[in-house]
Amino acid sequence: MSRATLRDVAKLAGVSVATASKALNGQPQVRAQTRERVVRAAEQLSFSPNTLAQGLITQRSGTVGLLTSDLEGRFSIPILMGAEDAFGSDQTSVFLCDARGDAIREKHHLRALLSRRVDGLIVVGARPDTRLSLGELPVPVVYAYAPSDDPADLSLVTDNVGGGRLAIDHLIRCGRRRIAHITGDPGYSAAQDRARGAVERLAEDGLGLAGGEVWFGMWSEAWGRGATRMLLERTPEVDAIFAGSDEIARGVLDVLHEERIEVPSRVAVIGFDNWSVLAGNSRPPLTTIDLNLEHLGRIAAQRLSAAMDGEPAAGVETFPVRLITRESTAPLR
Amino acid sequence: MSRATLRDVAKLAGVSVATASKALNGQPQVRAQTRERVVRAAEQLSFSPNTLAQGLITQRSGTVGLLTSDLEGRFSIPILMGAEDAFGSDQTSVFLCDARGDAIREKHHLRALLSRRVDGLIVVGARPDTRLSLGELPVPVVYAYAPSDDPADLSLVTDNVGGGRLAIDHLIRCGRRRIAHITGDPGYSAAQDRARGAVERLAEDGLGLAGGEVWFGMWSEAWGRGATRMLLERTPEVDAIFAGSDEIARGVLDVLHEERIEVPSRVAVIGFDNWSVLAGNSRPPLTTIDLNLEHLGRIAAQRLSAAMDGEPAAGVETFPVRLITRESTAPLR
DNA sequence: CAGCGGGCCGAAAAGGTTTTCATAAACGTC
DNA sequence: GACGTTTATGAAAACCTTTTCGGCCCGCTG
Repeated sequence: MSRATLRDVAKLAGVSVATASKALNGQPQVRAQTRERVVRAAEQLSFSPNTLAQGLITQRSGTVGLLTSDLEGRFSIPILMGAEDAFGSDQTSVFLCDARGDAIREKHHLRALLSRRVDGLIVVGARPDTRLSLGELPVPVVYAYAPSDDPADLSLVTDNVGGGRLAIDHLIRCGRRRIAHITGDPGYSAAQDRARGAVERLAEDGLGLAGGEVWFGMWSEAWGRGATRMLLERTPEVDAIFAGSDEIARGVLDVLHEERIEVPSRVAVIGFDNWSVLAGNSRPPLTTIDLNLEHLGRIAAQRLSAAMDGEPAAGVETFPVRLITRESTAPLR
Repeated sequence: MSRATLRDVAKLAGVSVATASKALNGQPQVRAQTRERVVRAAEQLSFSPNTLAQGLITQRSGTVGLLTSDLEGRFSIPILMGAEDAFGSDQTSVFLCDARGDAIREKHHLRALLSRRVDGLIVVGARPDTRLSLGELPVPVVYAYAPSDDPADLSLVTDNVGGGRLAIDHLIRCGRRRIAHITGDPGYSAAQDRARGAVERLAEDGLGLAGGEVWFGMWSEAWGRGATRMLLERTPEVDAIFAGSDEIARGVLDVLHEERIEVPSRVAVIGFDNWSVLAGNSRPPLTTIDLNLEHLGRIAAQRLSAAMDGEPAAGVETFPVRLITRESTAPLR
């Protein structure tokens, strides 16, 4: 397979490159018969237009950069998939860059992307906390998951407060009244926000947290186990546990199981993240909150497209999360 | 931030574009003082060369395509990271395309990538089974994880047979003699290969599988649990279980725990994949086999670079896996 | 029949860079 | 002072495509 250029096509079809171009691009000022000849020539040579050259004259490369901080983390991927999906592959291709959480590497990638004349940039953070703005750039940028610290930028984030509310709301609807909250690192805004949503929703029903306070700790199964043991000792009458992540929820379930406490009949458990390998395979399968990240990625792509078409936006947009009901929660009978 | 061209830089420095180009690219035939002037002008305008234009004349776009079949799957990501890492970001950027296992979409992406004049292609499959070759293309291709069915292509795969051997070898060294193997879907070559390696290694010590045969099933915790229950009923004297994946291993551990069978003192358990969220958080943490996928990705990038520089390769290269020792295995005392 | 408008087509410029080749200047040698 | 050499610079072509604009031919109108 070689590399045919438009010149070759034109020559084979017996026309000029100008008409060949117009014929292939569906411009009207070319006779049907001529167009036909050109199209056939193009097929015969399996011609594919050089996007670099096109980009040079149209001043649009048809590419965007996706700058992520941690690829291995599970949050970037769905966003990335949503974004990749929303840009039709024939219209726009995405450059993937993983900065590995390193500011130097990020600068590096940024330079490279601008040199490649990307039409726009999506920046997705590793955790939902505010991150430094990239500053003024010659192309539009949208921040996803982790908002920028500059309100002049456009940031798209998930509603963690709402997620906390939603979890508690569900538990209350299940008739639970003694609800505890075990969650991760208090240094994460995600942990704080979810906890705040939970407390607020409890207060609306005149309730407080079982166990007296939020159990902050780490984002791990081990912490889920440890906290649950302590909780059971201190507050054995607990009838529901809201875990700040599915990992923690797995630890919670594990200890409940070990203690022969039935889930959901005696204690209901709800997780967070809908990380399917954890939530779907647990015993029983875990009710949890889904962050809708793929949707977030799609919206990011749309907003970016709009900005590239001259309709910029700014501020922080918050997107709702949703409840995934499985078997670890059920109404008290 | 605007967009300075080389012309602007040249004008500001009071030279021609030709010398400006040479100055910035470190060509020798330019006076030090002149170079200095040009460099300063470039900085002042924060000039960044248009890679599209460069690619047009050098006939190298400095980009490669990464065509994956399932992004959400956990196997593509490490490979992708390794590859992205091996191409220095300033040299080569990678276009990410997820075909979602759909042949049509793959064709689509392929056309787009070729149109973008990528210098090469890495194709990473969703599962280690042989996949269809893309056929003859104008750029070099390397297949990673899933080998191509065409021996004229270059494929890079992990050594599943060796992985099976390694797992059993470790268990034997721990003094275990009654070893069972519970694994996933027999339709996966990965399952077959790992089982084969296991059986071979056992035979070398004159052993057979405890439980009489390989327990094929599904790649899920639930199957791990179910199979373990059946196994314990049939062969209660088992002293080690080799699970075909970490998910399965989690199910195995779960049932052993439930049955109050101590791990590793009475039964040792080894997993496969080193999926850290599962293997690292289990009780006890899981000894397992790591596929070294990031390394595979790096090698893929290297082989591709070599091919782009005119040193093509063909055939299937198999890469060793490695044992990750945690606490679910230990010598019998 | 002159003039005119419309339909098709091609020549040429543009986009930003690299590279080749010619030119100019400076220098050293006899 | 003439000539060959080296060194530094610039003009122009090339990469591939799109788009503008001018030209040609045709048929139609007056």
